[in-house]
Amino acid sequence: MARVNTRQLITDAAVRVAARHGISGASMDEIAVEAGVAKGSLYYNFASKDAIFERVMRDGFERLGTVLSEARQGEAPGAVRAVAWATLRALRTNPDLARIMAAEVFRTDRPWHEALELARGSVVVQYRDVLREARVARGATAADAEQITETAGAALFGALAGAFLDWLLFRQDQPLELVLDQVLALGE
Amino acid sequence: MARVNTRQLITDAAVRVAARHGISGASMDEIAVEAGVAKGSLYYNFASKDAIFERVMRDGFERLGTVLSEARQGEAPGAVRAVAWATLRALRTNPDLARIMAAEVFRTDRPWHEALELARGSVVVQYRDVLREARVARGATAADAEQITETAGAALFGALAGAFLDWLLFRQDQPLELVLDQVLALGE
Amino acid sequence: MARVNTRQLITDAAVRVAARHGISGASMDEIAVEAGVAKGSLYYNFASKDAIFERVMRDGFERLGTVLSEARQGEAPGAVRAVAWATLRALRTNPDLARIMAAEVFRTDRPWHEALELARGSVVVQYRDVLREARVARGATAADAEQITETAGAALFGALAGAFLDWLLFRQDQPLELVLDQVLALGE
Amino acid sequence: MARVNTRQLITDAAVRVAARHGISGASMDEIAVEAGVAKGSLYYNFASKDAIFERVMRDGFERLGTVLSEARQGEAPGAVRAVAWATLRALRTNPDLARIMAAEVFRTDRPWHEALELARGSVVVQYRDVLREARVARGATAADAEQITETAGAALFGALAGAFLDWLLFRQDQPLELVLDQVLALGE
DNA sequence: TATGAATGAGGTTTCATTCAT
DNA sequence: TATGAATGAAACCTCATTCAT
Repeated sequence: MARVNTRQLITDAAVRVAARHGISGASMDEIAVEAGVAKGSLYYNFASKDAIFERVMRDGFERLGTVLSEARQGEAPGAVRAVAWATLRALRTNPDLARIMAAEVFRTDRPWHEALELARGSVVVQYRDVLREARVARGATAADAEQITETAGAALFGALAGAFLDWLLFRQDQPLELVLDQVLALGE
Repeated sequence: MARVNTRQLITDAAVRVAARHGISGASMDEIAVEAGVAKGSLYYNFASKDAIFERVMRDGFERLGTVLSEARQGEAPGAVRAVAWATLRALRTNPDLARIMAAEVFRTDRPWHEALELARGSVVVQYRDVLREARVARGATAADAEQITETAGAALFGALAGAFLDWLLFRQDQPLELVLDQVLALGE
Repeated sequence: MARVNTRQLITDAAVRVAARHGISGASMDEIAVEAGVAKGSLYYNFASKDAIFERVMRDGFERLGTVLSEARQGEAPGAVRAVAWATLRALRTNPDLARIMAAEVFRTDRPWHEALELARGSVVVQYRDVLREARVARGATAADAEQITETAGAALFGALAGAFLDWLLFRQDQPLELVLDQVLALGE
Repeated sequence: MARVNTRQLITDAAVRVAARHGISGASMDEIAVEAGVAKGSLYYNFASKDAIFERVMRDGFERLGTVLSEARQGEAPGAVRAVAWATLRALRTNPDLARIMAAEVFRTDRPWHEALELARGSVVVQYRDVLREARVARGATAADAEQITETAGAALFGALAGAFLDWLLFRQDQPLELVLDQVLALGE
């Protein structure tokens, strides 16, 4: 159990350090100091630096996937606004992690690339599905709704991430609800 | 004369290498080989690795800004579709650069951060303005249009970048026009 | 424990290498080989090459200061000969270090310049004081003795260093006592 | 003739740059800028960086030798004070060069080492001779005077250099004559 | 007589990883 | 379960030198 705590300590520290310097710029030394453990403990708990960040990234996308599922279950189908809002709140819960995910999501050179793609894909699919449901809810046929592809899901995710980071870096004095309005303003 | 050519050779090579390994992972050795010059020539023409990528990033955003201006000048105000299409074509012209820009645009730890922010800001403003114009074109008052802020511009840019990279990595067999349709499908 | 030993191993090696090539010409590679440790160990134990030589130079002057204090305590005031002899013996104990100190003592461009100046100053003051005491011992008033300034101390140190290095490079076959006589021959 | 001027321009610049950074730290780039010529011109006028500094050092010691000869010719034999004063004035004429000479005089790793040793030797011999003459002038026999060796000459040179640099770095507000007094105060 | 772009060997430094304790 | 000294490959960068003009 102490071990579980140490692992969490390490991944949390890794996220904070990577938010400051990027993943490549995050040194194991600085992560160890930030976590308050010795450098050797990093290797006792993880096989490598890559293993730490694979865990970080996978956890991040899986958590986002869970958030989206829960948001959709609590609403009628096609509740784009609810899903978007759930996304923004999730990103705000851990802004450091949000920044890392935004910078890494389209990189193909990382060792965890393949594992990450699955998690990312299941998130994008959820955005696609909610967009399809919304089209159906507006009276479209199922065939028509299927014109919506994962590319649209990626676009919605990009819009949310772009708007959130804009808010995080430049407009934190404003309520997050305004960000939601601005993203949905694209849908007019 | 030769110097101008060499500098271009170097920045072009730097973009290709960074697309493969990220900016941190792009070594000066590999950039030199890719550019076909000696490593010393990199330092004769640029003060540092950072200086190379500052130039790369700044050129990228300035180029995008120019593309957007030109697209807007050739159309009636509020031509979101035209601006979006111009963006996608510009990204396709240099997909390697597009990937780097997407990964770097929200990083604040880079030495070129401040310079980049100006260039990024002027791009985002153009998206915001075209969204405002579109709202006016649909009959809204000027006051109503000004509800649209730069956050919406950032969202549009994020949507375009997200959709483009999704296409670049997974769906290059499809025509780019479909990406445009999917992004605009958010606006329904 | 091991660390203390390693640090000493490194500074000792650095002195030997710098005696051969000068401080600027002493490469970290050669120091590592000379010390019998890996190059990385140099940086585990010292922040930089400069930090190594700051330690070397500071230790050197502090050691000399201690030697002078002890020599003066064992003699009547104004024992110039005893102090000069203690200096020459100390220089002979580590001739490599003596050469480095002679070459570096008046450089102001080194990062350790300021720290070194303090150590050098306290040595020069001791030479000045023993010269003053000697003048008093010959019957001069205290006011008269205070005509002697640190410049005279610097001159005595320069005379000893110049004579010692002349001996070291060209006349090691002769006993060191002759060097003492030659320096004191200035005082006639 | 233009060439002669350029060579002088270069060696003068080299002295200034080396006074700031040491000889090893003096880059050909900085020397060229300081001299106001292109880097290529350095190599048109000198074979190498070493050739520049060999010229600088040799000129310096030869100039000092000339100054000493002239000072001795203008005085009665054994005029230690006159010779010491001539030395101090010569050092003050070009303090940058004086600093370089002090730092380099006992280095054996420079390519110009052997050439320099001759010039240095002839200077030291003059100090030795004037010390011998002084002893004779005080009534000693020739045999007794020959007890004075070149080591004493090196000591006198070291005393003058040490005192001068102490003045140069810390006490330039005082007249140089005081430095002369302090050095001669050793001879009491 | 002079230039400056280009070079590449070699320098200092970083850092993920190992391992004895 | 945890530590931290030690490692060495590989990174960034410097700089004396060359050469076409």
